[in-house]
Amino acid sequence: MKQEERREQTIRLLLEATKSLVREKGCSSLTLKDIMERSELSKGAIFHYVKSKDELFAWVLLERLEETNNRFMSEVGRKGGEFEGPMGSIAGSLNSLEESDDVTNKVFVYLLGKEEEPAVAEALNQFYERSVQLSRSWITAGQQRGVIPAAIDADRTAELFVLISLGLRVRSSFSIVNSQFTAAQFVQLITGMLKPTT
Amino acid sequence: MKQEERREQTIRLLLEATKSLVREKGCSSLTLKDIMERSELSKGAIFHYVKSKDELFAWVLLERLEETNNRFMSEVGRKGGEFEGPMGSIAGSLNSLEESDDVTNKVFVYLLGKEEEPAVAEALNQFYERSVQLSRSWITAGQQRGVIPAAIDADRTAELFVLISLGLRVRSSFSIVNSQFTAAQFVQLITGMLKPTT
Amino acid sequence: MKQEERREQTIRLLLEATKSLVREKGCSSLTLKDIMERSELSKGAIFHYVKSKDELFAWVLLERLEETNNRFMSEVGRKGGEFEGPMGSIAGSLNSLEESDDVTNKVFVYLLGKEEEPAVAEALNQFYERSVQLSRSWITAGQQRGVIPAAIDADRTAELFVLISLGLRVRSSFSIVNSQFTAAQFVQLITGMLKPTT
Amino acid sequence: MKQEERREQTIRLLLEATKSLVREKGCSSLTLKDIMERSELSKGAIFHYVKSKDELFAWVLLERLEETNNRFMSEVGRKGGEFEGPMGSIAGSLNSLEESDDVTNKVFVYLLGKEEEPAVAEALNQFYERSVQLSRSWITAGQQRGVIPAAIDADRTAELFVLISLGLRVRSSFSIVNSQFTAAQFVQLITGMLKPTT
DNA sequence: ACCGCCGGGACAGCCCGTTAGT
DNA sequence: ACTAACGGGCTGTCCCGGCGGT
Repeated sequence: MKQEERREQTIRLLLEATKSLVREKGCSSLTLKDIMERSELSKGAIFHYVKSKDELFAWVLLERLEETNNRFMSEVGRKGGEFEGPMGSIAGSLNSLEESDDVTNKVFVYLLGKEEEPAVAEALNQFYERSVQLSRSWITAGQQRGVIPAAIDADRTAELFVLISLGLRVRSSFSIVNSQFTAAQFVQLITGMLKPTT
Repeated sequence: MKQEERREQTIRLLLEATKSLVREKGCSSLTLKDIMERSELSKGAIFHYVKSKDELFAWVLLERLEETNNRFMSEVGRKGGEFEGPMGSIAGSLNSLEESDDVTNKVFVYLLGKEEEPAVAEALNQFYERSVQLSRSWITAGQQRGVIPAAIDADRTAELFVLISLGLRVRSSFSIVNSQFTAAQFVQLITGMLKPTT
Repeated sequence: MKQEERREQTIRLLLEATKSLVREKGCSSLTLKDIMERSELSKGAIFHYVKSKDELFAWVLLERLEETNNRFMSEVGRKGGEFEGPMGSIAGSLNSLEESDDVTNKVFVYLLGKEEEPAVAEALNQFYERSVQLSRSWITAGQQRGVIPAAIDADRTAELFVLISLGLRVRSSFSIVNSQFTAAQFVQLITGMLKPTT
Repeated sequence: MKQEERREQTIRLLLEATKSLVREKGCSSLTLKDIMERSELSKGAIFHYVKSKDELFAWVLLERLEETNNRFMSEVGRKGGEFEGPMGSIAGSLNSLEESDDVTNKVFVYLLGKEEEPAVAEALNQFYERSVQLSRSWITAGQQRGVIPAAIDADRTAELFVLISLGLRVRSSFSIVNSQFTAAQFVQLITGMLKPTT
């Protein structure tokens, strides 16, 4: 299927162009023209794949979600005693929230400002729901392995985590100089909340 | 002094028009034309007061901040034993975060998507810094009155609060159907954290 | 080939609309709206072809240059003894400089006032250079046929001609009532300079 | 008359601000806002003195004309044998046309593009007429002193001079790299034309 | 007379998305 | 699958008039 293959590649090209551009100049000042030049695709070609610029942004989000999910799956699947608990995953994931890989953050925050548009709202909701769900999976996995006390309310705790990570995402937009509350400290807090009171 | 008065009124008119329009159709689909029609001001007149549409939005944020600050000041100033602690203020403030007064939230979230623009970034930073500062004031006030244990680290806790309230703001954009973690529950959490362990 | 054809026609339409409008009301008070109405094209359509209004004006200049060049080529190509020398061409060309075909003049003078903009400067330079080059071609052609003495410095004389024709162009903007020095007299002067002293 | 004095000074301030700005960024991209900032005058103040931005530019032209005229007058007035003929004056004047003091040139060329507007046309006509008149004065002065042959037609020659100087003005806008025909050479040409055939 | 603020409306250019065509 | 023509909305800039104060 040569067709199929080329299609895949074009999509990848489009996504990479978009992401690199977002990294360089953010979302709001990013124009279709920019994307056209960077990807060397014509307007028509782009609109052949996506319905609007925002859908392109939504793609970035979805791709990231997919990726995170895969990471989780592979970690859980990896059986054996050396499973260091969900803490590690959470910590790693949260750290990435705060720093450099801000493309996802930028896109997320940009789309937030457009939740009036149904398509965007849908994408965001999906992103949120799946984030909560993923977080919950981590916790219950931890409970099953006994590293998180069963008494913890997985649902509510999962939502709290996501809520705070939303906050971190948002704060990453600011150029805060000296913040007292880093992601690392947040991990500490959570660890404290989830630690079995031996 | 007629000059001054007219100026005041025009500004107020502009602000009210903007806020009502944001309430009705959100930020991103709000055009200058809308504002012109609602406020019955010409483009020239509007640009006489603000440098851009975004600056107008920033005004809304600033106005809100001012207002919140005033509320705090008056509450603290109200001496007497019936001072019910900062809990009440926090609770009230947070509730408003989640729901009804969504104009500020909408504007905030919209501006977040434009933090590339220096002017916007400035406004947002200012908003963030003053929020943290306000939060800290509440806590230290509570500590002075003995309703919050002195052991609490005011700086970090303040930031955590703001972080979570950012999360709540953002989540308010989503049309989540059944959320397990409401602002009310958040208040409960905080109260638990801050309660003196008598 | 339908595409190509339509393109050609639209461009022609645009050019004609522009030229007729310039004739009627000059350049500086000519707005895009005027052009839109006259050509029955939308703003988007126009900007699809040109980058700015000024580029449209530059087109007019370039078109004229092309035309003049063609005229010269065809005249030179026309072999036979009846070649009346470059004098005729020069005279004809200069006469048109002064009066009727004032569209080119108007556009030229208008663009002169914008030579700060690189794009405009480029167009003007090109116009100037090619004018000199053309003028020189005329002279050397004359020298080869023996109607102009070989002693004449073609380079410098060509530039002098262009210089004076620039002056004539400019003066055509003025509504001079009784000018002593008409294009006709200028032709006389040049003829004197170039006449072989038999 | 303190009033009068202040008025004078404000006008001078305005003129200087305009000229310096023209030197820096040309005419067409020069906005009233620029002038306001540079001159530290308010819009109202400026419009109190001039009717429009173009009138301001016209002032620059007129001022220059005045100045040139004065120079001529003082030179002619300066009797004595060392009067080197009008050649020197002409040469000096023409050189200045070509080079640095391009403010007048820029303004002149800019206004040319607006000759549709009656006020501008008026100023330009005036400028042209007086230029011719001045040129004629030089020639006749030369004839009276015997350094220019009486056979020369002062009217037509004056106009030719002005015509060529218009061309030089215009060409000064171009960034011509290697021009064969400089102002210096023009002076030579003229000198040749006017030299009494001893 | 001089000056400053308020306000109006026109304009250029940008940018997204659609549609006709290859 | 891909291209190019086209439409039209929107923003911010700019020049200028007019009222009010000094």
